[in-house]
This record gives sequence, structure tokens and C-alpha cells, in this order.
Amino acid sequence: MPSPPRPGLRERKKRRTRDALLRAALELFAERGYERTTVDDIAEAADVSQRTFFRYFGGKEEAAFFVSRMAEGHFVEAVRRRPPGEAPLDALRHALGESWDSIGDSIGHLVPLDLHMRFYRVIESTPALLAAHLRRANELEEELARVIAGREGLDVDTDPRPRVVVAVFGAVMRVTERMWSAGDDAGLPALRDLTLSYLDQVEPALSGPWRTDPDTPGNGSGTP
Amino acid sequence: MPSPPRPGLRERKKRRTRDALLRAALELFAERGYERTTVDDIAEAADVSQRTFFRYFGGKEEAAFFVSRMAEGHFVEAVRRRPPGEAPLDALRHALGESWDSIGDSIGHLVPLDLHMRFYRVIESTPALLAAHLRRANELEEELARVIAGREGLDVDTDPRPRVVVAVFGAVMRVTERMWSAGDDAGLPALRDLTLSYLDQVEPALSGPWRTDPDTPGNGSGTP
DNA sequence: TGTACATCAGTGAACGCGCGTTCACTGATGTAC
DNA sequence: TGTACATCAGTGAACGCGCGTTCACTGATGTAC
Repeated sequence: MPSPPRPGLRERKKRRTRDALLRAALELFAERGYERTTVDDIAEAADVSQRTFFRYFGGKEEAAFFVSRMAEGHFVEAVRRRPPGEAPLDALRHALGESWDSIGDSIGHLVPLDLHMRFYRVIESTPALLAAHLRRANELEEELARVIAGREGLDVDTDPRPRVVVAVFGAVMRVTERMWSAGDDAGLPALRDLTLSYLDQVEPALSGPWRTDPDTPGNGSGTP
Repeated sequence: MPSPPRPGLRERKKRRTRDALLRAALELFAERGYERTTVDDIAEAADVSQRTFFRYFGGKEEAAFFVSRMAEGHFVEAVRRRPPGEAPLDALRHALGESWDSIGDSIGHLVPLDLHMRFYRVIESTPALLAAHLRRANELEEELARVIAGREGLDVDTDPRPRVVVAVFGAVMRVTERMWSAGDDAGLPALRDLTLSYLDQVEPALSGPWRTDPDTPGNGSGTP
């Protein structure tokens, strides 16, 4: 695909202002926490007026999740591109593995990647942020459920299975986030490996029994 | 077990004040919505000062989820009482079916049951409330994961399976809530039947294929 | 049964805070000719 | 290449709102004797 024409000076300045705000926000959130960072602080750190902040973002929460929002859009597109024959959970899993690296790149274009990862860990320890995150995850799941239902030719309001399978997928993602954010390796590859490994364990974990083989500890990643 | 001694006049008055506040809150939430009800409105409707409201509840959200909090406590206790031999998902499912009615009774002692059910549907349509609800559900899942891990003799921070199985259970619950709140039958029994029926479909929905038998539409409840 | 005192639920008014909005305005960028 | 005008990002100051807190206080309930 041809690269889009270079935007004008005005557009480039807008993007720079927005990115400065984003970066200032994430830095402050990571340093002193989300709750103790006001919109005024962010604007001041980015050297614009508070009024300008609200021209770019609907509020503090929108700024906080701007990067995630973009990443999720890429993921949904990857799911849409999966071949129709695939079972739903496989389609989700493969879309994730396939889009992971390019999503990481896109994030890096917006803000420093490690800053985003640091913020991701702040979410888990901030109730208001975790609440917003879960609500957003819920919305994403609704969108994915419709994609899956479309693939299978089902009506999402009649048949619960698309929502159930997507919710299970989302549940595993959130468990992964929690285990990852409590662990030592805060890198993106660690999160990726953990996610894919946990996804493989969903079905066995549901059917049980869990103690068939003492040599198989069952967790997929670094343990003491 | 012997019933506790009747509390004194002071205690009884306190409980009446608290219940009046709870009921006023739920009524206002159901009528004009959560966002458009202020703490002052609730206090006024219960005929006490705003100051008094804050003696009973940490904030609007705490009042909103007071009833749910109690119900969840009963459920966790029911899970703890399940026989140790049971597979995790079965334990959760049976605890739910078993405690459902007594939980309904307990709710009825606090506030009119249909008022609680009406509020439950308000949650789905109020972003701030849905966010708080999901965050609370997440906390409950953490508690349940520890109970399950205890039954199986596992460490919740090392083995992801307790969290995964509980998260899957929670995911099905939330899908149920969503389908229920969009449906016509707002009663408690309808929610119960839907929940238990969806829980039975988790494993088949994960393994697929979904279109084995055209005579089996796959949804567990009333469809046109 | 009555009195004296302690406890504590409830009061009313005022306040600080951060969010998000509104106003009239300035000056840089983009466009037409 | 230069001029005139239109567009629009950014400004600064002030505001309304609801949440949750603080203050010094009143009066009902509980308890000791």
C-alpha cells in the first residue's frame, strides 16, 4: 500500500502537541501515580494550557488509554483477517501471536515502549484505573463477540457462545496481566509468552483433574 | 444455631437509618439513573443530612453495591463448604445453585427484591457503574481463586489455573448478566436458570465445532 | 424507680478539590489570486 | 513571489458541579448507682 502524503505543518504540530501530552501523562502516571496527577499537571508538563489538553482528550482517562485503544484496534483487525475455517478460540489466539510485534512497533511510534509497559503495571495497582480498564476490556469483548458471531453466521443476541468464548479469552488475558504485573520481568516479550502459554492451558484447566502428573507443574513461565 | 440477642434501641435505629438510605439510593438510581442522583438527593430522600450518609457509607458507590457485597459473601461461604473432592468448576457451579435461594431471601431482608433486580439492570447501562461492578467482580474472583487454590493445595501466585478457572466462571456470569439485562424477564429465577444453563455450555463452546447439529440451536433460554 | 453521667447518632454550615466547560481573544498556518 | 483573507490551534481566566471532609454542636440512648 502507498504511504499517505506527508501531512502539512499544522497537522504535524498537532501530532507533536498530542504526543507531548500523551508522554507527559504516562510519565507522571508512572512516577507519582494516576490519582495524584491532575489534568493541570499534565498540561503544565507538556507546556500547554489545560484548555488545550481538553481539545485533544475527553478527559484524563481517555489520555491514559489512548495507546491501548490504538493497539486494540490493530488486534481487532488481525482477528477479522483470520481465515473463516478456524475455530473461534484459535482465530483469537493466532491473531494475537501474529499482530503482537507490529502492535509493539505502533506503540513505539507514539510513546517510548517501556513507558507504556510501566503504565500497564500502574493499572493493576490503581482501583479507578483498573475499573476503567476492565470496562474497556468489556467493550472490546463485545466487539470481538460480534466479529466471531459474524464468522460463524450466528446472532450474538440469541446464541451466547460467541460472547462466552470471547469472554473466556479475555479472562485469560486479564489473568495473564495480573500474573505478569506481579512478576519480575516487565518486558513485552514476557507478557507475550505468558499470554500464549496460558491460552494453551484453558481447556485442560477446565476439565481437570489437575493433579494427573506431578512432573507437570502446569504454569508456563519463570517460577522459582 | 441460636439467634443472636435482640439488639438495643440504638442499634435498631441505626439499622433503620441505614436501610432507609439504601432503599432511597436504589429507588433514585432506578428512577432517574445513577449519575443524575447526588449523595445529597439520597440523604434528602431518606430524610437525613448528607453528613449522616457519609457515616454509613464511604461514598455513593459503596451504597450502590452494599447489597451485592453481602450476597457475594454468602456465595463465597457456600464455595468454602463444598466437598473437597469436587472439580473446581463443579464446586463453583454447585455452590451457586445451592445458595441462590437463601441469598435471595437475605437481599429481601435489606431491600425489596425487585428493587435490587431493577438496579442490577441499571448497572449495564451506566458506564461508571459497570466499571465499578467489573472491578468488584475482579476482586471477588481473586478471593475465589484463593479458595480454589486452597482446595487443590496450589499456590495462586505460581500456578495460573485457579485464577483461570475462576475467571472463566466469572466471564460466564457476566455474559449471563448481559444477556439477562437485555431480555424481557427481569426476575431472579430467569437469571438463575440462564446462569446455570450457560455454565453447562462453557466446555462445548470452547472446543467447537459449533455447527454439528442444526437441530440444536445452542442457546439455553427463551428465544423467539 | 430515679438521678447523674457517658456515649454516640445525627446536625448544619462551610470548605477544598479536581474535573470539565465556557468566554472572548491572539496569532500561526493554509489558501486563493 | 507577494498580498489578503480564512481557518483553526492555542490562550487565560473564570465558572459550576458533586464529592467527600471538617468543625463545633445537640439531643437521644445506654449505664452505673
